[in-house]
Amino acid sequence: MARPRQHAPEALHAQVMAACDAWLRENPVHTLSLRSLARDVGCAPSTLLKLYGSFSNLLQYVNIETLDRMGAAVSWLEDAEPTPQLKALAMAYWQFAQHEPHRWQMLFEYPLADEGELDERQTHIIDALFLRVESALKAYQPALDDVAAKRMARTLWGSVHGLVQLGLNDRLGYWQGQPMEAGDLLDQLLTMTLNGLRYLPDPS
Amino acid sequence: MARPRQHAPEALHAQVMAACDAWLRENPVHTLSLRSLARDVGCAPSTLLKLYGSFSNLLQYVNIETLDRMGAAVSWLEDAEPTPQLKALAMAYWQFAQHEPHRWQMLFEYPLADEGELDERQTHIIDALFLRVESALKAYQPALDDVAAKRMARTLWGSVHGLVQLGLNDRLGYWQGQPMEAGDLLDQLLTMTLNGLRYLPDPS
DNA sequence: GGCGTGCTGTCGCGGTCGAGCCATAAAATC
DNA sequence: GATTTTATGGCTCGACCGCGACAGCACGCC
Repeated sequence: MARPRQHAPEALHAQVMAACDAWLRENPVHTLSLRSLARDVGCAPSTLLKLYGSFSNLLQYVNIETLDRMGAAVSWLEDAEPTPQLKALAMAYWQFAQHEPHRWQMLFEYPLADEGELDERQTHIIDALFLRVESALKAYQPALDDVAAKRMARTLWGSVHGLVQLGLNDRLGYWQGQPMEAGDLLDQLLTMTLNGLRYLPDPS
Repeated sequence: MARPRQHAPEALHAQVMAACDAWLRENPVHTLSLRSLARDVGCAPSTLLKLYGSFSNLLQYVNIETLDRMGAAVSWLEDAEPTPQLKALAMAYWQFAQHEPHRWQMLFEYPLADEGELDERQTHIIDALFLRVESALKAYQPALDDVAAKRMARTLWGSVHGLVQLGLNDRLGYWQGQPMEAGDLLDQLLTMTLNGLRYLPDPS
């Protein structure tokens, strides 16, 4: 067999990422296994372990890719009006979660890496997301100072996040047989928040 | 060996719940193993599998106990004023999550049971929680009709839930080295929501 | 005898460890 | 300086452990 020993590690990494991507299009995270992945890319399971340190770490790289995609899915609505921008941001978040549910769930419902570096990269990308929310908030209500905007962004985005998660898991309850639409609730949240922000900016 | 065959199943169940409880006081969910549990209660692993159907199902029973505790932690603040009642509810939620972080995370971040019945019991208990929020909302703003209150309760509690989760995982970011306090953000969310509700009830 | 209850044995899983291999760096020889 | 020999280090693998899960066997109660 022309089994190429001494792979270039990056090539293997790319293969692994591609295999994960293909799998996650159809199947949830917990069905992903190190061994099946190794079979897909044609190497021994322990090879991947050596490469990534642990299976969780491997998954964290997938998460980083997910975060990049999320950033991309959100970046094209760069320069809209402030008010719809926040709603559009929330809707883009929700649609991304709906469009790639397995990757989204993996991002937030899976044990974190044991390496600190990866966690930092994640945190950094997430901070960038928050920054967009902050700037949109300040554009909408210029009276907000930095710290208030930062807090408000966290509050708002934490809320959006909660609704998206409960919506993905169909945990928002039902009304007359119909599941509560996360999109509607998100719109309500944003409307309410923006109204409250317009007329009663909390001075704290 | 005086190994008592033919256990009473309920006794075994109680032992298992107690063992899980003891374990979860100190250790996170993913360190819980069927085999170690079986060792603790003195039976073979497969015995627990037969009893519960799957390990996930066993964990779902723990989740139900958690939900009961959460209901209890919330029930004693039955008859306060409407406004602080909602804040107190959110704070009780947050404090419960802080006080039993492993149980809380297990409740929301773990794969669900494969039996429908358990999921229904969970959904039922959660609905009861929502109902408290709804009634508090209607007490605060009597102009809300049923469906509006139901939606608002979902929106609000989904938001609270998101903040609590991000707060538990320290994912709310930092400000001048200090982590964002979920309690503060929750207070901000409630204040903002209640203000918006007081002056601008969305008629949808 | 029938039935339910509990156990043993086995599978694939994630993870660890030590051995083997090969490409290149370093050293030795001419 | 060029060529051969040796040493080093990273990549890969196979064997093994404890895990959750399943199938099949053994026993005790009615």
